[in-house]
Amino acid sequence: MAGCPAPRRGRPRSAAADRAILDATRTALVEVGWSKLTMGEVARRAGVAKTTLYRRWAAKSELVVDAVAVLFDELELPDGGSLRADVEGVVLSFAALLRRPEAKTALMAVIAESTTDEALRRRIRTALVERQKRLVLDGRARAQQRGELPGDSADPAETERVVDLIFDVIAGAVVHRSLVSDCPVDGAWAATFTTLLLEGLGAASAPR
Amino acid sequence: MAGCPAPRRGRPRSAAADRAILDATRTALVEVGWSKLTMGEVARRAGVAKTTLYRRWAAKSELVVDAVAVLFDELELPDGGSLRADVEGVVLSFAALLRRPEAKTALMAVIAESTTDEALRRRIRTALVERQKRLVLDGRARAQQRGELPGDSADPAETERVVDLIFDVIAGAVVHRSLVSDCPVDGAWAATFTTLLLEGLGAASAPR
DNA sequence: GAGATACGCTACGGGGCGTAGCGGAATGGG
DNA sequence: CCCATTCCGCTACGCCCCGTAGCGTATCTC
Repeated sequence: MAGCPAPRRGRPRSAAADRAILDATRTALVEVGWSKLTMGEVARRAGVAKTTLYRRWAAKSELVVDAVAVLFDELELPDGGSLRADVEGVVLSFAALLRRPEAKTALMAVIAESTTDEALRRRIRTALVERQKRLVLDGRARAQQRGELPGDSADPAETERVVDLIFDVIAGAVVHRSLVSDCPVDGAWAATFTTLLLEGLGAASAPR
Repeated sequence: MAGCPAPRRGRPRSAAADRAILDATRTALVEVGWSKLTMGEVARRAGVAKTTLYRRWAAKSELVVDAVAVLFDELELPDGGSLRADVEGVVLSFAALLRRPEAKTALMAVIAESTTDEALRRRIRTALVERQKRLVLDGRARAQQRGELPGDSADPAETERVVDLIFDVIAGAVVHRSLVSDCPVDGAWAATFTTLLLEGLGAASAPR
């Protein structure tokens, strides 16, 4: 990912092979799942030699992280005009992403693998977590401009804690609902969840 | 799990072997992680034949679900005297469970596998999700008795939606914070999270 | 050109998978 | 008591995947 801009001597690596491998990884992941995904099969589908894969990625999990990171970059946060609309929007678009088989399979698999792999944990943080916090920061800044949220605290660490909390609550709830509880994230759920997030449990528990 | 109480004819299965296998699965999971966990290694550690494993579990993922389900049953919800204390309590005890290597590795791995395995998805729902909703139901009932939350809606489906939402938000946020963001769930985080859950984003964003 | 690096291909030892077949052990029914 | 039934541990097997090494070739920089 962090490409070395200094062109080393010798034949450069094929960018076409990179794309073919990552594409093949995603499609293979959909068809056979994580545990039956093999490096040899990815190479066959991509039309490259197995050794070409191992020159770039040492393990299946690292390959899969890169293959799905680009999917998460497609997430956008169009201005919905209100904090409520922005939250519902990001919930629904994140849920749509998690409906793609390659995204959900890959995300959970690499997280599982990362629990016993420190290097993979770092790779996930930089390639996925830190990159997507931009969504929270954007929505928060807009809400502050509209006067829907108080301005930044004098303590920047305090601000970061709140941003991290919001990110974990939104992403965690959507993932848990979609993949663990195995229930649909639809407009009704997004609306109730947003009420809970903005106004608290009492409001969300009210009959109407 | 759903043992057939009618004793079939012939030699019964060894309960000791069952326990030895599940214990060996957990300890092996801690040491080698999910992807390198092999049926043969589990059998060797448990002191049973590999064929004995395959008579009980057709796949590694099903074995692991049963091996960790018992860990989740240990979760308790002692009465903290207030809704806030109860929420903080369940957050911290769930986080403590997820600090156990075998619990977090197993949970994420079986969820990943379940995205391409319908039968496993059902097994997770019955063995983990539905069983642990008791914690939300208990805390909610207590809060209603104390007058901290409105009583049940006339519509039972509405009540179920709210309970499911709370469960996904709490469990999802703790899992995401612990395993994806890879940050500690300590008392301070639990307190801020609980404020967000009970009073909404405005209160949690306030400088003090 | 010369050196360096990437490529595709082939081959290999190692190891896990899941199954089959064996003799023996533990149970319940006639 | 004897027999059918089922489980057990053990061994062996074919299959597939792993990750690496070696080769000749292609493509870049100096």
